[in-house]
Amino acid sequence: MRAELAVVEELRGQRLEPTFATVRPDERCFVIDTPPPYPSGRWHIGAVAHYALIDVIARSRRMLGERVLFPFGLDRNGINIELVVEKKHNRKMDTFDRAEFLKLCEQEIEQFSKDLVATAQRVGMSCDWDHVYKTDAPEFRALTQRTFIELWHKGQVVQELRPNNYCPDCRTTIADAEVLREERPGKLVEVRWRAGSEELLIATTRPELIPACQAVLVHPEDARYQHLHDGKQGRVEVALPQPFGPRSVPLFADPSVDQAFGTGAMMVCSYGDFSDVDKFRKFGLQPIAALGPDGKMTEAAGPLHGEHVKKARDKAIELLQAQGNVAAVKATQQQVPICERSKTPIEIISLKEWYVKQVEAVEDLRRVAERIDFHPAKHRQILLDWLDTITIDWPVSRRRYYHTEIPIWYCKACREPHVPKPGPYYQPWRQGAPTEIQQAGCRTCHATEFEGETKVFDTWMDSSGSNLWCTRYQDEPGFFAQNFPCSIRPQGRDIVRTWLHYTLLKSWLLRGQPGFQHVWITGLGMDEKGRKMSKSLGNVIEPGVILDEYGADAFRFWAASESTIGDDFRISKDRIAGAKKFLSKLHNVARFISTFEDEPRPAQLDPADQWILAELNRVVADCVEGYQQFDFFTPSNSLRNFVWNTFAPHYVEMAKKRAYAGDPSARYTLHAALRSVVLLLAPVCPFIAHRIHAELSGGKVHEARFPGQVVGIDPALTKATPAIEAFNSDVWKRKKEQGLPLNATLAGVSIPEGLAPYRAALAAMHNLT
RNA sequence: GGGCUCAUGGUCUAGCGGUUAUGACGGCGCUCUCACACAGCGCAGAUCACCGGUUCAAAUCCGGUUGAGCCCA
Repeated sequence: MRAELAVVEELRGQRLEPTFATVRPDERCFVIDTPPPYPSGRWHIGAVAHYALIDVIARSRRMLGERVLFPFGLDRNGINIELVVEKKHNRKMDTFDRAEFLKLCEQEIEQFSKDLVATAQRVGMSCDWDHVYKTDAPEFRALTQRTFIELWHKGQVVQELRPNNYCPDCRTTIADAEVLREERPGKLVEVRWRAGSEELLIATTRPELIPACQAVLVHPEDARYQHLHDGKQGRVEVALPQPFGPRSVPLFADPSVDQAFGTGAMMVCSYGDFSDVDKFRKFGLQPIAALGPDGKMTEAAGPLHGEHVKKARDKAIELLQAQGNVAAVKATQQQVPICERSKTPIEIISLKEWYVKQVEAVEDLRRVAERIDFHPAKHRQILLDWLDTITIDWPVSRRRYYHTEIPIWYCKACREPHVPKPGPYYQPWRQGAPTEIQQAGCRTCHATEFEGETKVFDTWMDSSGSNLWCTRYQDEPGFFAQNFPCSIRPQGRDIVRTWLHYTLLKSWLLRGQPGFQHVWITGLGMDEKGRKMSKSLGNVIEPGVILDEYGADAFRFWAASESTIGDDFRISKDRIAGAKKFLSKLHNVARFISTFEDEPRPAQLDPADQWILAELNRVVADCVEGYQQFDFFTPSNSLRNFVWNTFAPHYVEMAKKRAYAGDPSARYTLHAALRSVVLLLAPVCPFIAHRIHAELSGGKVHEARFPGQVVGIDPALTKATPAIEAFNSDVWKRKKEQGLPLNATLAGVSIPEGLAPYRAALAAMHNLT
């Protein structure tokens, strides 16, 4: 471990070419769109494993001869850090001065960022550490704003008053992708309404929304209500229960009603859920805003006015009960949509928000998905499934602070929005309109007074520009032209519907191209019981402890060899320890071989040497093929098998005596095999590979290429391997049974005919007489 | 309710029509053999989730069942 830390230190200053500083504008590179992690407290060990594997991509690509541009970024915008600051000061965001709040967020996230970068370096990431980008930096935010401005001019941005997922706690609209569902207890209230002269019972979990009711629905075939409608239209109106009347709403028969739910009659309010939204659209109803953005009931809610939605629910029941209009209250479990961050139940509220069009692009995006190489291919399906479910455009505006500002100024006279020229970073909430807007005046009313937008972007609007940033869309058009689509997007399976989707959407809308050539999707790092590891579940293993105890190489080897790409993996100390044992083995093999001088290849190789070189050639082929496919499971397991099960126990023993005696064939072969193994292992275990390679040949392993096959070796020689291994096991077993040490002589053993070429080596190895 | 994925010794994993079913971790036993006890050898431990089908032959292909995970409604 101490040895590894020395190598970590030694390599700390090393920068692998090219970097953002040295890359030529016209140069074709392998550009990795490294996921910019969000620094928030401790880094998830599953994520650390994931980033270690991304580094294996970078290192293996270099050794395959490519120029690799390997950036690192930090995603620092967003609600998370705002919540940290709110909690620390025990004050809500909107009680702060906006500029002061931004400063507090920046200070807070800075410390998190340092810890995160330290971990990334400790685990061996060979990124361009001199040019770490931050999504909250002016340059990056300017890029986000540029993409918005360009989408604006392409007509891909719309502002609409639409019902939306809204989190009353975060005080902002959120996207579908940010909504989770949870089972929570609730109350199902049966309320007495009047349909003409008779009573109509309606069951609801949202009695506080009765003031926003605009229709009542029943199923057209429901026997209980046949007489109330003609199959479509109601014959009567339905009167709201007191104290929410006097007001009547129309009755409709609609096949979407679940007859088994409650009494089979349902009220349609603005808005209990998205099926309400559909009904309002379908029947052309006028929404009533009974619930305000502050989470409190509006004037339209009558007697509930001013109450918080949760209290209003209880009060509504009380008021209805007082009027004798509650038939029953039943406890129930319901699926509640909640905000991913605050866990507050979301509401559906109509607000004016900015949208990036995505519904129209779905078909194109489906074709884009087909043009990209997915690794593993089966995970393309996750994206296609997501595209199937898209029904609304992407709401990109948020009512928060620590985010990229939406670059818009509104005409004070007529509210016409104006966007500035792309390029600079704009903060409209504290800057006057840029001169080009001021001078031109409002395009519709020619007024010259403007007011800045106060809303900000959804953070996915920032991170979905990472592939543009990495290919230098913002500052180097030549490089961008050479390198877009970006070579590879490595990312977790859990954010296909967000990060991958939004990036592909923006790339398509802006450039009409797929955003990537390859998309490489890993599974999730689970805890030992197979549960998802997450900050909120509290089952997080500390990466620092694992790295201190087992080292980065062992951790990386474990990550590479644990499971095939795309499958979930469980974090297990025992198996990380197992990886470490393998590296110890390799270290000892290397130590042993280094006691012999390397030799040039002799004209004639001993049969035993030819045999192991044939095995080595097979390993070389498997590993290089694996690396080409972004598959690290195959190389790591192939190397472990070769070294641990064939090379060390069988070949090294067969070659030992000759090596001691100075035989150039044995010495050449031992060195050649070790050299190849170390090179092939270098992307996975950079530190031990660097050390052994430097000791053996003085070179820098990470500037080297993968080894080729040893020429002039008959691949058919590997057919002897099972027989050799079986023979050796047999002799060892015999000695054991006879109580002999392994170096004792043994008489009367016949070597099988098939192993004739190896007779001398085997006899010497076992001291057969 | 729908979609996707998965199901192999105590745990993890390989296998992708014919194997004594791979290897790792853990367990047990033996050995400090001149690179390595962070080692080596050996042993025990799996009716390859269940039920059908295809086939001379299935862990492997097909259908269904059950269970798990993820995503969506």
